[in-house]
Amino acid sequence: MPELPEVEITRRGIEPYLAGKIITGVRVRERRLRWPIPPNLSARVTGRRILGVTRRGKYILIDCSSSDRAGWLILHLGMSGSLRIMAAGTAAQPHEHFDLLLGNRLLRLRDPRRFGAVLWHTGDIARHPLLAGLGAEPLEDGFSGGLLHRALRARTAPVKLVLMNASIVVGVGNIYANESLFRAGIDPRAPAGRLSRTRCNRLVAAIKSTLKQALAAGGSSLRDFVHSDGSSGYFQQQYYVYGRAGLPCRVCATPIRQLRQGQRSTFYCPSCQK
DNA sequence: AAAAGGCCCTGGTCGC
DNA sequence: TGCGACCAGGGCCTTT
Repeated sequence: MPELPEVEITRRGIEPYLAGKIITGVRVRERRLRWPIPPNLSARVTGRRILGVTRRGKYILIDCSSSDRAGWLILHLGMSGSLRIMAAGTAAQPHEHFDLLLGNRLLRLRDPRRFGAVLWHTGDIARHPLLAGLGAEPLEDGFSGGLLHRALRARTAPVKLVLMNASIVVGVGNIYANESLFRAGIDPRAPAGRLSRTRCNRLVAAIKSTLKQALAAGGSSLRDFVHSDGSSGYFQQQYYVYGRAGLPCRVCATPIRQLRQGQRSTFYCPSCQK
């Protein structure tokens, strides 16, 4: 489950190999991802020069705009996706569904569970239906306690579920939602709209610090997360609560509890989180 | 509008 | 050792 830090690490890893390069073709081995890879993708992208690689939420955006028309390749890693740079002609392994050919190199998508996506968009990328409704970028200054407080107002759902709603803030998946709530000392079951401004400030700070720490560690929420160059830079992070049901809280030694919220596992310390 | 549940998919783990 | 059941999860979509 690549979360935002992993996606950003991936973006940084591939960008130097993509920016300025000409796309020489694509290779599709399995079209059935979250949505089918567009059948006409090759004709759309071949010959275009890549201007840069950006990110919005967990979507990786490859800018293929030409002077006369904007064009973007949209990639999403889903839960099990990873991208790697390889030499042209490298034999494909199972689950390696898509290649973006770049002359003597290629960008290869591996995604065993096929929850990822490869899409093409012409025109203003911000208007794309998948991106237009996205909420704040958690690491940007615009994501503040005040903004979160306003967004949570009138929400009766548990704060953890609302936190994972991408129309409010992007990139906070299950692991970092759990960890951030622990760091902020907030009970994941608390009704979102009841959080005080002070607690929202604390929660925003916790989200930012949790994500930044993961980013600094090289991005690492998944066992099989692979860096874009293939090195296994995976560095298992020390989680406070995620996956630690029954184990003693690292702060107060109270056993960590687990429950289900919206079909997802929640972990929290009943003593530290109120 | 918000909330709740379904669905897509495969690999890993567990009990028998 | 083999096999089925179950879980993990991002996020869009449909239903309430």
